[in-house]
Amino acid sequence: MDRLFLIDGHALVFKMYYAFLRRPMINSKGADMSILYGFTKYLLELIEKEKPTHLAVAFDPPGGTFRNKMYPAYKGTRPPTPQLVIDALEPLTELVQNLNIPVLMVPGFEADDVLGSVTVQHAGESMDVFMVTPDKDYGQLIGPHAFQYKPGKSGADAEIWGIPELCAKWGISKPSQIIDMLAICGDTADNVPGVKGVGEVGAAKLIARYGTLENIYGHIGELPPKQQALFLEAQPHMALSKALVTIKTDMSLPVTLDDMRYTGVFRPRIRELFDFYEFQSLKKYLRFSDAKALQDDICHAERSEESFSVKEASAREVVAAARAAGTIGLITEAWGTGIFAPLKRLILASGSKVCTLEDVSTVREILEDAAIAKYGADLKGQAHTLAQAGIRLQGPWYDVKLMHYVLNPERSHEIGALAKTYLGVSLEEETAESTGSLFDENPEPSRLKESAILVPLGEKLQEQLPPFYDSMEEPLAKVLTRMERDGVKVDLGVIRHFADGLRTELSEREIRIREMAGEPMLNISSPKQVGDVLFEKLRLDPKAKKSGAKGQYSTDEATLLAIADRHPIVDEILEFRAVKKLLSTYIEPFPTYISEVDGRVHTTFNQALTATGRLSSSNPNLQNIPIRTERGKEIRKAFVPGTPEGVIVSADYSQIELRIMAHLSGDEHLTQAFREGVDVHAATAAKIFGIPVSEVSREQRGMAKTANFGIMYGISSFGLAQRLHMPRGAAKRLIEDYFASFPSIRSFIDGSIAFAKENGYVQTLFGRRRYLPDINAHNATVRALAERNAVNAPIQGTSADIIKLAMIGVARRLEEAGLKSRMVLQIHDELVFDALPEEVPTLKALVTEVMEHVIELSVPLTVECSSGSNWLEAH
DNA sequence: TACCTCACG
DNA sequence: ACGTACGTGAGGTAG
Repeated sequence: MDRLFLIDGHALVFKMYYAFLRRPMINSKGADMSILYGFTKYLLELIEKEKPTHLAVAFDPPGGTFRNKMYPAYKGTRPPTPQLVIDALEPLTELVQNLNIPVLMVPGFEADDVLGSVTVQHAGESMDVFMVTPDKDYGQLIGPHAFQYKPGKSGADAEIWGIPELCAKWGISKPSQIIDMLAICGDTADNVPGVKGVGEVGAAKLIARYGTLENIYGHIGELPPKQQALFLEAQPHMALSKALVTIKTDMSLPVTLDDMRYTGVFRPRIRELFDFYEFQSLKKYLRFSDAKALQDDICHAERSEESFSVKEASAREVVAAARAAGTIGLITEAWGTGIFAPLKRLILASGSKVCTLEDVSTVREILEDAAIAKYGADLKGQAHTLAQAGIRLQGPWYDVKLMHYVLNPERSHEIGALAKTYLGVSLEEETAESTGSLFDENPEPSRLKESAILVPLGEKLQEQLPPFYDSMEEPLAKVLTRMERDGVKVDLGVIRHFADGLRTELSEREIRIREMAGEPMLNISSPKQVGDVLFEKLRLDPKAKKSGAKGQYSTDEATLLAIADRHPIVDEILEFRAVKKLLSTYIEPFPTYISEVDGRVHTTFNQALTATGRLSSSNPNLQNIPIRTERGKEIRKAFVPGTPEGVIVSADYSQIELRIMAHLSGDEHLTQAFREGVDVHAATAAKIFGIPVSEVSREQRGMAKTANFGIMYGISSFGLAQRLHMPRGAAKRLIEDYFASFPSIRSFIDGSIAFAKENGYVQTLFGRRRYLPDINAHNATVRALAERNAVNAPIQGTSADIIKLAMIGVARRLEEAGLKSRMVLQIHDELVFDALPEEVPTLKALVTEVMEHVIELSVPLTVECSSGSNWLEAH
């Protein structure tokens, strides 16, 4: 149900005029800000309190209205409008417009008529309309979905009147009777005549009894003689009186519903206006808007009408222009894909000058010039391609995707979208002749235009870029380039040897499972078929329910484990799946990932993807190589050093996320446990179960460990209960005990959520933001997810920040020390090195030192570093 | 393409 | 009453 709030501007202005009459607000320039401030504050508070989905403010236009034509004396007796009110109207209109709220003013009509028409035409099944006004005239507009919202006097709550409240107040049966009532009692303020001597109460009583004005005249004989005379005297002008008090509802509307949609985003100018008027205390209302503007990628700048025209020029001209500017935009195209794909063509741009080259020898110098800033999209990828032409891409990297990722990780970083949002230009258009042809030798114009916008786009993004782009992401991009290029050696022999046994095991299990199921054609990889066999044919769980859109049984591991004791087929299926997973995900695809160039595997680290700031790895994903099961671990034996004598070194942070939570929350017990170097999960258990550490059992420690993780992920008693296989009530008590033992953790969680609700985002220790637009959602499930994100993102994100800084530090130190050992993988809290044996002691010391001291927290960071002849042994 | 399942931190 | 721990990538089936 949407909620449209319509504000009677004049009524609110007068309310503020009187409210501040005795104690006006004067600003430093001596101007009276009472009405502007009061009105704006009321509006912002109304929005916060009532959460309208749609909003508009109506004012009476200057000049007369149709009622004056009908009755020249209309409002004729009204005292002159106070000067303060007159002076407030224009700036007020500007303020409201810059809050992105439409101002409704239609020449010839009063605000009542506009609001009446909007109300009647939009109130309905999916829209409740609230008319914000104290004026009783509006009663006539109240309906099943139309309400009068009467602002409370001196801070009291507003009253919301619907049909029942209205009818109860006046003793009438329907809102339209308000018109008859008003016609009778008249309106001295508006100079509407009415029946002399009959007021609100009298009029209401008569209407309650006779229904309509006309019916009163029909039964005029029943009235007391005095009243009869008054009514007869008024009779000639009663039609006029009724017309004057009738609010129009059939005007053609000046705005659409969409125009009135409230987005929560204000125009950038509103900040200037608040500064100018000195509305310091109202600025807090702008924070969420600012966050939302960023998060929605809107309102970044006034739309410049720059054309970004492109002129093809010689390479010399482009280089000269780039040297003069100190910047250059570049796009590479490669023959094929992969890290060693040769360079096909290079497009360079400076200003409007653009050139395309196949022979890059003439531009090598500028690309390798550290004084020239490089602008592009995915410069890590461009650097790989340029490296094929023997060119190192040096100088500062302004990667528009990466910059935008830093500004807002969860929105699209597509260049076309960025161009549109930040520059107001469109990349597609013109040649819609879909030049996807393989034989097309010329880059289509959009590629040229794309190259020309890189520098202006990058410069635009720089304006709001936080410092950690330069100190963290930019240098990391260069480190990752090197890691991807170096790759990691995978021994195919080890993999093949392992594969043979698994394939035999897989087919044996398949045969056994099909026999047990009595289904010779059963596809065990099909969750649908497995579900049907287990729950329909074998009826292993009569309570099992089909779930999901297509009515499938769930057959995931947790579900199967729960019924494993009922039939041996269940364990067989689980084993089959485990083996199948190893083969099809970690074994069979691997040969295709081994480069023909150097025999190594080159993953891609995606630096502009995750919501929290982590890296991800793909093609292949080397961040999810098995380790938890004995059989899975075998795969790690295939990750070996590049030379036979070499060594794999692995260094991982111990409990980094929990340490970060200790730091961020300042919890004294957790902090103390880490400082003393004790087993934190055991210490946690001791605390929540109220026993000495020495008496903590294995089970209790396990529960505490699960609880610790649960806290960091945004715990729910349901989730914890499921993981600990205990009743929800027990899980709930465990959580209560946890919070009783660690009160600072609870305030940390509450504080993170409160921060998100107020600001619209959360951030890491280094200022990396994650926007949480759903944090105030009405849907509880959606909101709860955003709340868990508010807790988890700063923890996971800070951890990601720390290891990123460590990687930069390690890479620098490797370089300075002239070591030949290489950093090859990052797995969130672990770094893996392909090392020379003689360098191992130095390397371990260097890596441990950098990782542990890259930042000083209130708790120590500790690193476990070990080595072996393959990745498994290095643990 | 959408969904399920499962590998990792 | 409902859905439920954070963040990923990839392979399989089925529509």
